[in-house]
Amino acid sequence: MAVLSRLEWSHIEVLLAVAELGSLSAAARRLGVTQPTVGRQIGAIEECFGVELFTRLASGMEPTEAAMALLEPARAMREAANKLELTAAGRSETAGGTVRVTTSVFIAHHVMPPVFARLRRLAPEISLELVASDTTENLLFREADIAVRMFRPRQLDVVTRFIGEVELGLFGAKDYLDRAGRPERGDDLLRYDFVGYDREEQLVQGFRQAGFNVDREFFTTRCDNQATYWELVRAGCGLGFGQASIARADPDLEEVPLGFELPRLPIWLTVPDVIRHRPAIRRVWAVLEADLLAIADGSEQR
Amino acid sequence: MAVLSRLEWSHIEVLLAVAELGSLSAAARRLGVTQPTVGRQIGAIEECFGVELFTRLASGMEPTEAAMALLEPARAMREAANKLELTAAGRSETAGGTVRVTTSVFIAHHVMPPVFARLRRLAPEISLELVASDTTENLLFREADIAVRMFRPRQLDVVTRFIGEVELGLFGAKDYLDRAGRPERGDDLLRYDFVGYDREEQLVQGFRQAGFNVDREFFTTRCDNQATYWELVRAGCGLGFGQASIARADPDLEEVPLGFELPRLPIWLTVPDVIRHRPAIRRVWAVLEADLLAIADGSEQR
DNA sequence: CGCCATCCATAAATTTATGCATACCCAATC
DNA sequence: GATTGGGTATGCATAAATTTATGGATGGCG
Repeated sequence: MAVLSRLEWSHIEVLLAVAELGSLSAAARRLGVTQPTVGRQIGAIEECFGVELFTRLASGMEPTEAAMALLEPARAMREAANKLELTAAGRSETAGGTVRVTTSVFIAHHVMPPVFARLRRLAPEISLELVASDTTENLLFREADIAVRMFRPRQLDVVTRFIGEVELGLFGAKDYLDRAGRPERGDDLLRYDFVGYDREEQLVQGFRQAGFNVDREFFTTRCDNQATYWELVRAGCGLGFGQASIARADPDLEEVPLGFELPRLPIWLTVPDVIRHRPAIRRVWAVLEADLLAIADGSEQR
Repeated sequence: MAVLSRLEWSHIEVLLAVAELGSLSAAARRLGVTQPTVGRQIGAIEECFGVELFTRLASGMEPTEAAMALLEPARAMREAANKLELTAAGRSETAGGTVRVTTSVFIAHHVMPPVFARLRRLAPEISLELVASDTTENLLFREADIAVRMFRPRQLDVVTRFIGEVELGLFGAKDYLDRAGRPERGDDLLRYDFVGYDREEQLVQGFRQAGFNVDREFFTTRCDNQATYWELVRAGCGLGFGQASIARADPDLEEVPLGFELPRLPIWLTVPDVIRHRPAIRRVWAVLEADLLAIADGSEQR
């Protein structure tokens, strides 16, 4: 027996995401679920209303007129939901202490520095420690309190929260590209200079997985400080990898089309079950959550 | 592993219901789910926010200060959701035809007449037929298009929608009670005159189940028209049963405490799967839904 | 003071929804 | 015209939620 259930409020959030992003897959990424799930939920809404809300195109989902009419109240709902969430967050008590955050080396370099800067400003009473490590066991051994991971931890006794995904890209200074020339189709990217990391192996491994046999020395300029790394790229020392959303907004930089696909980085926050209620932990968690949400793709919602 | 998931919008609806009705059970009745479900969802919200939202009393759930602070944005969400639902409903095409609605005899007498009146006014292009019958198979044999039932149908190939519950009560005119005297504790209610139905047996059976051995003649005044029935009660012909929410608002009437509990009437809308997309059906369904929602308990939401 | 109704919390059983893998479609590109 | 990359739809095993069925606790009422 089919049940034509009352429209669930959660479904409206899904409707919004699909309408705004134009595809089930993109909406699924924003919401941290899979594409079939989003598809089925959209189907349920159309079923419930008896109206076609999207026309299925090869390029994605195009909202019909009916769907457009629903957008305004849906956005009003989101606004109210945000307000509610903020109100709730404001009710949690605050207190000092030290919070240790662990992330992969890559995330520590590429994502965390500006986040930590804002965290210092927003919660000066809390001391921070950043543990850059690719070991995943830190939380269990209590070497850190909160982990930012690029996968969903499967351990017991931890609490996780999906944040979103960060899109990476390859960028170079306009200056440099003027000198070295823009890449032609089929061109060999290896002829360019690359800015790399000194101690970190991830970039090297990434290149090797893509079929380019390079070693650490391949990167003609190396630096372990992310802020400096980025300045080296902007100064024209060579091509470098960074967050696409940030780099694209930089007028001095130009995106370089890659021959292969860079993985998107999903972000998961994790905290051990037993300590997550401590006020300082809650506070850091809340700020991390907000900042990372703003960084992750699909954050145009606010 | 525990997942501290993003707050789901549906949960806010639950929060609202519990805060407004003051108990898990009442909220569950309004939402058409069971009490443990509501309890767990409230738990999940508190978990997510890290704040106690309700103090558990024996008499129910009392909202804490934190919960009160969330009420205003939550109501804003509900308002937006209502607007969205109305917008969506307005998008369905309209067309004439005849729609047959079947209900139990009891519902046909007690609930439907004013609903049908409004339905006539709102959709004059649709002819209506009311089939009062306690047989549950009408839909299968296609004797009717839409059924209003006091239970959730379990057949295949039909679509159902929970509406809410109607509370019944025993009432008498102030006039009449002045004459006959108010009942004392332990008093025998049978000494009063009762207004009953002529052809309907449900009231008789109800009395028998409550331990009073009465027959049809016990009802000193009888009438098969619900509107007239009610006027007879208001005129002081005796005590009569009716919708509590309506009767309590009537200054001429007084509620008479009963020695036993009257069952609440849950309301389910049902339509066969294959015809529910026909415009006239959709239209009648939408009006029935709106009207019955307004009648059912817990409708103070609008 | 015991009875009874109402309420919440908890434990098994079942329904429901989700994720994964895969097939398929279309457009752009070489 | 094959290939690649992005999208959507579907079948099935699994995980998650709900229902159902209990028990315990409290307050009203005779």
